[in-house]
Order: sequence, then C-alpha cells, then structure tokens
Amino acid sequence: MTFSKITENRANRFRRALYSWTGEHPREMPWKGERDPYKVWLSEIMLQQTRVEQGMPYFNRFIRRFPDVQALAKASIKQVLKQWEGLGYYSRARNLHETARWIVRSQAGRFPEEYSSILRMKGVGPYTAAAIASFAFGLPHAVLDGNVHRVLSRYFGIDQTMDHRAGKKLFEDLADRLLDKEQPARFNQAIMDFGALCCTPKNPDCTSCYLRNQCFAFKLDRIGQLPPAKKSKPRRIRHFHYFIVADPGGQVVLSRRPAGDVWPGLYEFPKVETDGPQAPKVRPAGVDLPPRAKIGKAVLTDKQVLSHQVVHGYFYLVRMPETPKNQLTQPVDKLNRFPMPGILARSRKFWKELLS
DNA sequence: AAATCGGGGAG
DNA sequence: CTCCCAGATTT
Repeated sequence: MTFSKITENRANRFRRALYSWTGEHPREMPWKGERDPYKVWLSEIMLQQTRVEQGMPYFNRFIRRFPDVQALAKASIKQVLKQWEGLGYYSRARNLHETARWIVRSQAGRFPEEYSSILRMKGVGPYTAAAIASFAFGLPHAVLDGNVHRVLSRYFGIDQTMDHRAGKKLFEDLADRLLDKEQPARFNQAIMDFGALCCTPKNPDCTSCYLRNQCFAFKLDRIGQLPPAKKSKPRRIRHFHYFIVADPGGQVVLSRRPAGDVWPGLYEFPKVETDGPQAPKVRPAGVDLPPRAKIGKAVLTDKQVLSHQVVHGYFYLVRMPETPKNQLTQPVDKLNRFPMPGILARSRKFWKELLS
C-alpha cells in the first residue's frame, strides 16, 4: 500500500481540520512562535524524547543563564551540564555546547540557515533539522516525531512503527505530502500540538477531533491498536557502591563518569560496581583507602530506574585522617556546582548534612 | 536493525 | 507495573 497519491484536495482537508482544532485549543509554550534560531535549536534539542512540561523549566533557566550562542560558547562544559542536571540524555548538552563553540569560532556566530547544513550539526537529526528549518527560517520541511507518527498511523490506518527503513520512509513521504508549504511552521506546530493534546497515546479525545470523519482508526475502532506498540526490552540491573570519602577538613573525593556508559561527563563519588546487591570486597580504584578497612553499613540506599537499566545505589561514609592524594577533591559546600546523576543529586541534602 | 542514552508522568 | 515522550548516535 502506498500513499503517494494523496491528492492535494485531501491534504487540504487534513490541514483545514487540523487548523480548526488548534485554533480552538491554544497551547502556550515559552518558545512558541520563536524565530531566533538559537532558542529554537535549544528547545528542540531539549525536547528530544522529553515531555514539554518536563523541559519547560529547564528551557527557561537555560535561556536565563545562557541568553545567546555566545554566552553558551563561553561557558564551561561543567556549567552547561549543571544546567542540564536531572534532564537526562547528557550527550545532548555536550553536543549543544560543542556546536555553540563551533558556531562562534568557525562560523563567525552565524547559525546554519539551510536544512542540509542544519542537519550536519551534532545532535541534530531529521526531526530537529526540520523543526529548526521550519520554525526559525520558514523552510518547507515536515517534522516527523512521535506525535506525527501517531496521528498519521491512526488517520491513515498504517500498522507500522518507524523502527525500519520502510516504515520510516512511508511516514516521511506522508508528512511531506501533507505539509502546508505556504506555512510550514504553522503546520508543524499544529500537528504536534494536536498529537500531544488531542490524539494522545492513551484515551485520545476523539469527541473534539475534526479529523475523525476521515480517521481510519476512529471509523474502524482501532484507536487502541494504532500505532503498534514497540516491544519492551528487559532492563539491565546494576549495583553501584558509592564511597563518600572525606577528610577532617571537609574535602570530599569526586570522580568523573567516562563516555560510553550512562551519565557521561557527570560527577559521582568513587565507586565499585558489583554483580549483585552484596557489599563489595574491593575498594574503589585509585583512592588510597586502607584495602581492608571496614566500611560498615551503607548510610543510604536508593534506586534509579532508567529506560534500559535499573541502578541500585549504596552509599558508604569513609572518614580519612588526611586529604587523599592524586584525586579530585572538593570542599562540601562547593559540591553543588558539580553536575551529578539523579541518584546522587536527589540525596544531596542528606549527605551534605552527613558531612558537615 | 538493534542497542544505547534519562527521567518522569499518565493510566 | 507498562508505555512513551518535539530522537540521535553508535554498534
């Protein structure tokens, strides 16, 4: 089945119904109607796999802290990650920062202005490039995100995910056909608003929907089956034993997480990972702890569930007679400046209290 | 094509 | 508990 023969007539009907709905259901967002490519870029990166309500406070804080691309380029990666703390997918922040520096240093502060060059920016894929191209520059590129996929899957009755080449291509072609070439920004905004507010994953509000007369899923009562669910994968279980090592002066040892694992570039305490919940038999590498020193019971345990793993955290308090050498150490009251994974950040007040 | 990369809210 | 969110990148 192909949809390449969607008539301009049908596309027009789709657009009109869409615009009617969004006209009656306004949606306020800080970046709505924004033309400044920096702000559009930031909002789109920030909202990748992130709900609007979750990203909104981060966007506002980020813009206040880094109002333009120059400010972002001037900042350190640590400061940028600090603003990103708790939002997840930290490579987004790193790519954003690297690209900001590239724009300022190699492009004279000039933001890429055509789709192909926007697409070459780190962390920018087909969706984000289309969003920036249309919102910031008014270029006719259709966005294809989870919202659009869901709307089109139901409306046209397409029982496919976008995990495969063929499925992706099918939805791309469809979105391109439907796109309002005269007002690409308006169309892209409308179809995403509609998907987020009306054609929701669960319990869509079909009663208020102006597309339902043409909607395959509505007419055949297949709303619950479209789009097809992706199969969930089992989560990897991990156990992180964190050693909070402090000297009498309140200096605490920190380490930085490597690339190639969760939370790249964020800071944490020296750690030993074990296969199970049992206490580790060894001490964190690199930290000059007495190898046989008793560490006692964990002062805190916590758990963080990610989409692909579950991390159990165990915290041990270790008092050292003097400052550990050859380690990154920081005074307790400066630990706030270090971006940390949620499992550490959440209990910040607790272990700061413990250390003071 | 499949795995990896976070965190949170809805149901 | 499961599902999925203004996806991209690496394997």
